Amino acid sequence: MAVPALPEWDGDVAAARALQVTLAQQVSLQDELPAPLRYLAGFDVGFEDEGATTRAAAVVLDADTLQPLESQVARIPTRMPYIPGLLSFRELPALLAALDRLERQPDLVFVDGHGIAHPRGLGIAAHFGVATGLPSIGVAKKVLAGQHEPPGPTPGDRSPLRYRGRVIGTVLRSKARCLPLIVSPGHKVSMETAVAQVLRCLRGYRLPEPTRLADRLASRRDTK
DNA sequence: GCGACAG
DNA sequence: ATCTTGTCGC
Repeated sequence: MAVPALPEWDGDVAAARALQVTLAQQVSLQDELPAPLRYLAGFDVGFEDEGATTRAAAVVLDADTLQPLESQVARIPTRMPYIPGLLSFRELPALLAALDRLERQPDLVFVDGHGIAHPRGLGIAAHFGVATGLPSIGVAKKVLAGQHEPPGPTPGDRSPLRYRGRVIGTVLRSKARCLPLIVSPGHKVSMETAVAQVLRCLRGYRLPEPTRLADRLASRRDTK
């Protein structure tokens, strides 16, 4: 039987970039978090079938104990290739599918990737926030845009990430002798709150619990 | 024109 | 991201 043609990406890089500029204007860097934070969530993506399938993982944790309460995995056919700067167009659909499967709606979301620390201010965490209206924070392992001085060696030490004269992120040492993380606001969160929340979620590992747990679910070669 | 470039 | 075992260092 014929395989139904999958809706694919039109390859219009310029149009995608233009859309990012528009969406970036909708990003809010003002704190708009719910009164008592109850549920935190971590999101990450992995691939199967040599990249043909995109697998997104979502984990909801108790905001106070950081204990995982629920987790979901969503799989969808991969639509477009990885293009630096356009990551969200490739991975966001899967992340939204995983979000739909959650029973509890998170109060604050942590996404593996950048928030506003992006050439056009719309990394995947920011795009996720604007698309869902949920407060979000980006936690990346490498710099995409901007420059910075190396942060001190002690956990908690930080250094501003600057791009075109603006501070777009915070290079944070989350664990001794480990490469620092790049933290940036996604949506409805300030730079200060983004860093404070990541610090509050550290439990001895380089990655904060929400992202660490989602990471584990998204890239396990044996998730069935 | 040359290099950089999240996951 | 992904292909992959052992190995160096704290």
